[in-house]
Amino acid sequence: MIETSATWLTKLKANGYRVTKSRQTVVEIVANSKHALTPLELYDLARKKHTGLGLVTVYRTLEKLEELGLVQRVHQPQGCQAFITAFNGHQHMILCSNCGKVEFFAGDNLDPLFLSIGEKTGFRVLDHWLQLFGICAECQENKA
Amino acid sequence: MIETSATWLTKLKANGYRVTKSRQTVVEIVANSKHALTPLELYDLARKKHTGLGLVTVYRTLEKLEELGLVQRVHQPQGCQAFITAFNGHQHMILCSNCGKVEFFAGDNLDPLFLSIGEKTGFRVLDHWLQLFGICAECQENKA
DNA sequence: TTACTTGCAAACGTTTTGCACGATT
DNA sequence: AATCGTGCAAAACGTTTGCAAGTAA
Repeated sequence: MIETSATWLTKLKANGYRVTKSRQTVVEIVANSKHALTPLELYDLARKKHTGLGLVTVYRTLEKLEELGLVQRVHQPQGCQAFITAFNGHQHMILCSNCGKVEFFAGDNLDPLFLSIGEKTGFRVLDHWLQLFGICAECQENKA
Repeated sequence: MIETSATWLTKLKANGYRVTKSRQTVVEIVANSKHALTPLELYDLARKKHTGLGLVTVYRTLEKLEELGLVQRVHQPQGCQAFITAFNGHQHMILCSNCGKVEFFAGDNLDPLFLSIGEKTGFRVLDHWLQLFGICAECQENKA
């Protein structure tokens, strides 16, 4: 998905950020990853393409991408440091516990549920997180 | 809820752990809190009752309580270090974005949804997290 | 009495900051 | 040319570990 990378770089530029080799490398990797990546994992991958890259730059680039809504943090039992492409609109995630692959799915009609919970608890519901964990099709095959 | 504290202490003892003043203090505070507490917050609260307590002991006690399924970690946008009483069976959480209060609610019947997601994505769904965020009844009133 | 638990200090891994140099616009 | 971005080193932060002394059983 070279297209996504390009879009991200355009957005960075549009928001007054400069397009540098470091940022290009980081963007290219995150934008094309189907797995959530920690800053360190991203750093290791990125250094294969741009040896001089510093870990600090990875952190600072992720900060900007998050600010622009291009990446989001993924919460998992093992930890919450990993980032993945943010999807537009409200989407929910399903994560493979074996290989770490992340897919998004639309929320179907959960609104009635939230309404009823709101009534039961007295809360005014503003947001929600729904995440599923399981084994992806590929990993199911490979284990058989 | 003195009852909960006592139950927890009993469970600790039943699992070969000793009941000490430090553990009693930590247990009493977590078991009675309606808010998720970070180790540091818990430490500060606990030291009001037991001055000599060390932060390390808070960490180690939380570790044991988590192992025994008495507390669970709470994931929030601001961070994922806070702990709260774990409920039996699978429950979902609703959190007040204003005061941090946490309530649990039963999952209604979400299984059909998970089944349909499983079919669409090819995943074998094993677990799920559902969390709602909003403003609790009390905070709604206080803002009016 | 024995083994577990404690708190301190130190170590650790991750994330952030200060700074002079380098690169983008 | 001006400003923004970089990488290094050091600092800061939360968490874990080693250990000798203290305490529960």
